[in-house]
Amino acid sequence: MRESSPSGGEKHAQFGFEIGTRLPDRHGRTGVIRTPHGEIRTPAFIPVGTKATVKAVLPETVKELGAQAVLSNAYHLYLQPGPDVIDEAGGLGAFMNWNGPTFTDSGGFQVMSLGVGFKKVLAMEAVGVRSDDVIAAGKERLAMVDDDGVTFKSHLNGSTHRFTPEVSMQIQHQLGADIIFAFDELTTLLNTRGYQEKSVQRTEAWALRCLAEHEKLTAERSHRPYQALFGVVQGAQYEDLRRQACRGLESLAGPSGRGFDGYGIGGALEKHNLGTIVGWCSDELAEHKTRHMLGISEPDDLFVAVENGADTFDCVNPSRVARNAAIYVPDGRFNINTSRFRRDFTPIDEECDCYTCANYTRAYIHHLFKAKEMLASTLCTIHNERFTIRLVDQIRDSIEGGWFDDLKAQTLGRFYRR
RNA sequence: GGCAGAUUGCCCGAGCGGCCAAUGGGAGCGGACUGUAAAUCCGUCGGCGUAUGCCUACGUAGGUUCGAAUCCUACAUCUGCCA
Repeated sequence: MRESSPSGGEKHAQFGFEIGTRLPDRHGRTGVIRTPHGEIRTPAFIPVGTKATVKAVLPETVKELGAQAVLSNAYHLYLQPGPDVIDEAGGLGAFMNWNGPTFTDSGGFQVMSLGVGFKKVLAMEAVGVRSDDVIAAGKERLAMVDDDGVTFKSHLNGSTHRFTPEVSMQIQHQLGADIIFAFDELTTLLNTRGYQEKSVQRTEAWALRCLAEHEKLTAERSHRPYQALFGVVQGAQYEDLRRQACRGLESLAGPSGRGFDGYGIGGALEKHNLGTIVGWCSDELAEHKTRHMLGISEPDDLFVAVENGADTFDCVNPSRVARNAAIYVPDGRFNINTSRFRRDFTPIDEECDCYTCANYTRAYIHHLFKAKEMLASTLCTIHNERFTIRLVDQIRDSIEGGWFDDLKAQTLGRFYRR
């Protein structure tokens, strides 16, 4: 994995995307993303390692799970340990002992979750989660957005910081992930149409600044492997805004004329809109550029996103939920900490090929949760991540093999049957 | 043997005349979690086919009072200190 040090102008050769098999009559496709640290066969699920670790599991384990890349977070690593430390370590991958491809998110999500946690709560209510519960948690507003950037307080110690598109690029260049995201503003379902319009414009303006800063940094740091920059599509649930956001990003070429290397699709959306929204984006975005759908992992969402043109996904859900005893199996989801598993000496999932299912019983894992043993988190994270990665791998195979629709009907019919 | 203090729901532990079926924790039981402020959060938590209702409950048995987990007496058990 040793890279040569090509001059700035040739560096993009280190990144590319090739389309493989297409899904008939739809945007879905298989492909290969080439990065300086290896290839990613798509569709692919990318586990999240926010703070340079996929919580509870070793990097070697993440590899064994079939993960082709991991995604970390610029906001968290900026606060701790600081991008300079990671730069000095030789970049994110070297720092965390992950020798495959890496992504970093820009910190845009945190602008929303720290800044308008309250509105997020209301948005959750719109989706059926009771707001009282979360409001009671008493989240404070820690971030304020303006046209130039965002000022926020560290959730760790309250110190004040400021992110602008340029700062986010600088941090992400120091972190050194293979794929980095433009700094965007993520709205919620509760924002007004007017605010969404303004936000899309703001995100586009920021995207242009990201592109310029990125190209500057790429030239300055020519000794480093090439980092691909993905623009992020916002626009919430509105078709015109989504399409406009896509066209806007497509039109941005930056000083070199190269434009973005790929795209992220993010923002506020409801489950039932997901496929439609990804479809709009795929209509508008250049076909030969890869599309990453941010923050999904539920089986139905994965099928719908792939079928509508998304190539990669990341999500905290499989690991977060695993730490709280929720388990994914082909027949649905369940909490293994409930008493009915106390004497269940079968594996979590007979059909799963993961280390946990090969070696442990439900009763044992149930016991680990009851005893608050950290091995519980490890074993369940292994299983849930493997479940999700394997599902997306199967989706990829099914596109290549021409049986995507069968797999979808069969998998979802079984998972959501009740 | 004497003196002092304790005894509360599965456990720990508040309450010290009415607003007490009894604050808090924990355990138990159930649920949630989608670009991670998350090994977190929420609900429930004596019984009664669910009620502005009844029953059983604050060591045991009596008593005072309109009214007691809260006051008095005896007993039981435990803990200190003195012999």
